Amino acid sequence: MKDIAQDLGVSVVTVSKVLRNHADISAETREKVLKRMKELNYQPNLAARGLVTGRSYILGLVLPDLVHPFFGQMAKRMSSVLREKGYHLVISSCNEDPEFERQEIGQLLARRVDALIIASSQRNTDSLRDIESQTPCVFIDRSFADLSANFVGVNDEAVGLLGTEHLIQAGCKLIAHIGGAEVSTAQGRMKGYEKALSRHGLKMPPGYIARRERGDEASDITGFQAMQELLRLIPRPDGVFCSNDPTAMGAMKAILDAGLRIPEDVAVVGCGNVRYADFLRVPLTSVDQDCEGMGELAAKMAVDLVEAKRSVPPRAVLIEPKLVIRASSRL
Amino acid sequence: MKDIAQDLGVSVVTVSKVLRNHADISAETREKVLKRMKELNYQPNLAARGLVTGRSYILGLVLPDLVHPFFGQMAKRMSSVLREKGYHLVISSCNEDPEFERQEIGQLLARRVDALIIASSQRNTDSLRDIESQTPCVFIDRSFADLSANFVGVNDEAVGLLGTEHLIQAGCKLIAHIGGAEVSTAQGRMKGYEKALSRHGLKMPPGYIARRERGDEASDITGFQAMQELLRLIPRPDGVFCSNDPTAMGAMKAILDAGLRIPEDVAVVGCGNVRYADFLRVPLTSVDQDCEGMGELAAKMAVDLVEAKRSVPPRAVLIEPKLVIRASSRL
DNA sequence: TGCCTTTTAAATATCGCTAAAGTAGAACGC
DNA sequence: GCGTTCTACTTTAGCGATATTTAAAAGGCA
Repeated sequence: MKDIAQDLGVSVVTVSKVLRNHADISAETREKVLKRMKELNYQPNLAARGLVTGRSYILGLVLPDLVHPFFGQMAKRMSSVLREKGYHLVISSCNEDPEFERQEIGQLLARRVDALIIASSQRNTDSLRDIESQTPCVFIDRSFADLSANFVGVNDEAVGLLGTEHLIQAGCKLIAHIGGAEVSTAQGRMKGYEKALSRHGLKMPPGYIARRERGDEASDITGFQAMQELLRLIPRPDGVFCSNDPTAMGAMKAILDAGLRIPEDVAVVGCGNVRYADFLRVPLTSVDQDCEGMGELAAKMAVDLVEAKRSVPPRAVLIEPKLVIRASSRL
Repeated sequence: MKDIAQDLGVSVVTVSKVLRNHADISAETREKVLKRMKELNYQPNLAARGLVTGRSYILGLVLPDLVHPFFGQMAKRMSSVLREKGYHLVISSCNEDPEFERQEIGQLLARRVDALIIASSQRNTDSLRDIESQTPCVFIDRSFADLSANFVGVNDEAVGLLGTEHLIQAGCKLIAHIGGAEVSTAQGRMKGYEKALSRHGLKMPPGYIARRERGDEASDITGFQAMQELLRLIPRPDGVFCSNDPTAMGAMKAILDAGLRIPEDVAVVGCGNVRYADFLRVPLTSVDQDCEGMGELAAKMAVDLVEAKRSVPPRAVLIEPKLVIRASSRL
C-alpha cells in the first residue's frame, strides 16, 4: 500500500480509501490507484485491517466430528453462505471430547474470531457460560436448558416421536432404541421415543434401550456393537430407532451380519437423513433435520449478531423434522 | 497487555517476553506477570502478533468438496496434526468449480495464511503458477505434470491397475469404467484401467468408458446416471471400475435398481476406501489411498515448509494404494 | 578502585492498515 | 468581497503485539 501511495504521489490513506470505496475520492485518482493495484497484484492484509477495525471476518465453527456427514454438510453450507458475506470459517473438529473442545474454543477466542458457532459436546455449561460475554455465539444442534443463548436446532422430542411412531405404524411391536452420547439431542430423542411408546400403550421390557456413553469410536462402530447386544435379547426386537444415521448404519450391519432381514425381521429408523442414506445396505428411513438449512440459518444468525449495532436478545430457532421413508422400514 | 504492564509497573515488552518465555526475565517478575495474566484471563491477540511476526499460524485448505468423505477424513486428520503444532485450518470447499477456487485462493492469500494445501479442480496451471512465489504450498490428491510443486498423493495409475486387475481376476470379462472429472486422479486411474485390460489382452468395445465432465451434481449422482447408461449396453458389462467411491455408490444403486445383483451380475470396485464403504448396499471393494495418512503427511509437509529457514526444493510423495476386497466384487 | 561483562528491563520503532480530524483550494451565495 | 460549504485530499494517532537497540544495576576480576 505504501508503495502504491509513493508511486502515485498520494497518501496511504487515499489508497486505503479507494480500497474501501470511500466517497471522497475523485474518479481520476481512484482510477490511477486501482490501475496500480492491479499492476502490483496488491491484496490488502486482512489481519492488519482486522487489528484496527476489530473485525477479523472469521467465524469459528466448533464441531464434534467433521467426518459425520451431518456436520460435514452443515459446515459446507455455512461456509458458502458466509463466503458471500465476506466471512471465512475456521473449523475445529473436537472428536466429541469436552476438554478438547474447551481448548479449541479458547484458541478461537484468542484469534478474535468475530463469532462462534458451536455444536458442543460439553456435559454442562460451566465452560460455555462466559463465551458470550467475549464473542457473539450461536449454538447449533445441541442445546443447553440452563443457557440462554442463540440456538439453531431441531425439536428433538418431535424427532423421536416421529421416528418411533412410524415404526409402530409399520407394525413393530418390540422397538429398541440406540441412543447417542449424553447430549441434548440424544436425550430429547429418547424422550420422544418413550412418549411414542406410552402413547400407544407399549411398554418395553428393560434392556431395550442401549446408550453408549461416548467411547472414542465413531458412532457407526458404537451402533454396530449396541445392536449386537440388542439382538441377543429374547424376545428379539423387531424394530430399532437410532438417534443418528451413523449409528443406524452400524446397527444395520449388525442385523445383516446376524443373518436377519431388514425390514422384515428388524426395521430400522435413523435420524439426520444424511446424504448417502439412500446408498446404504438397505436404504435408510431417517428423520430429516435439514442440516443444510440449519447451517444456513446458523450462519446468517451469526453474521447478524456480528453486524448488529446493539446487543440482540438471544433467539432460538427450531426446525420441524420430517420423516423420509425408505426401505429399511417399509414393511 | 498494556493493563497488565501498568498494574505491575513494568513495561509492555516485559509482559510480552514473559508470554514467549524469553530468557532475560527474572523468575520473580515472570511469576508476577503470569499471575496477573491468569487473573485477567488474558489471551494474546494472535492477529496482532501475526502482523509483526509475519506468521498467522493459519493454513488454508482448499478442497473440491468437504462432504465427500474422502476429503472430510483428510481434513479432519490434518486439523488434528496442525493443532498439535499450534496451527489452525481455514477450509474452503469449492464445489469442483475452478473459478470459485481461484477466488478462494485469492482470499486465503489476502489473509496471509502461512501456507496453502490444495486439492485443486483447475484444468490447467495458469492460476496456480504464481501462488508459490507468495506462499508455501502443498498440492494434494490431484497433481499437475507441468507444475513443479510439493505434492502428496497416490500413484493413480497403480490405483487403476489394482482395481481393474482385481475385477479381471474375479472373472469379469466386460469391464466398464466410470471416470471422474478432468483431473489427474481420474486420468491416471483410467490409464491404469486401460493398461490392465491390455495386459490381459482384453479390449472393450467403445462406450464402456463413461466420463462425465463435471456437472454440478455430486459424484454419487453422476455415478448413478453413468451406470444407468452403461447398463443399456449390449452386451452388458459384468464389472465396473469407478474412479471414486461416491461414484461407485451411485453405480451400485443403479445396478440394484435395475434388478441386477452385485457382484453376480455386475461386480463393482471403487477408489478411496471411504469410511462407511462397509455399510453400503453391498459392502464396496475399494482401492485404499490412506486419505488420513495423506492428510497427515501433507499437514506435516506444509508446516515444514513454513518453518524452514531457507527455501526447500519441492518434494512429491506418493502413497502406494492397497486393495480392500469386500462383497461387491467377491465372486 | 576501575573496567568489563552479564543480567534484567525499558525505549523505540515498526507491522499494514484505518478512524478521525485537519487543511488547502474551488465554488457558491448574497 | 467575505464568510460558508464542498471536495479531495493529507496528517496524526493508534490497533496489540514483537524485534531491536539502549540503559541501568549487579557482579567479577586485577
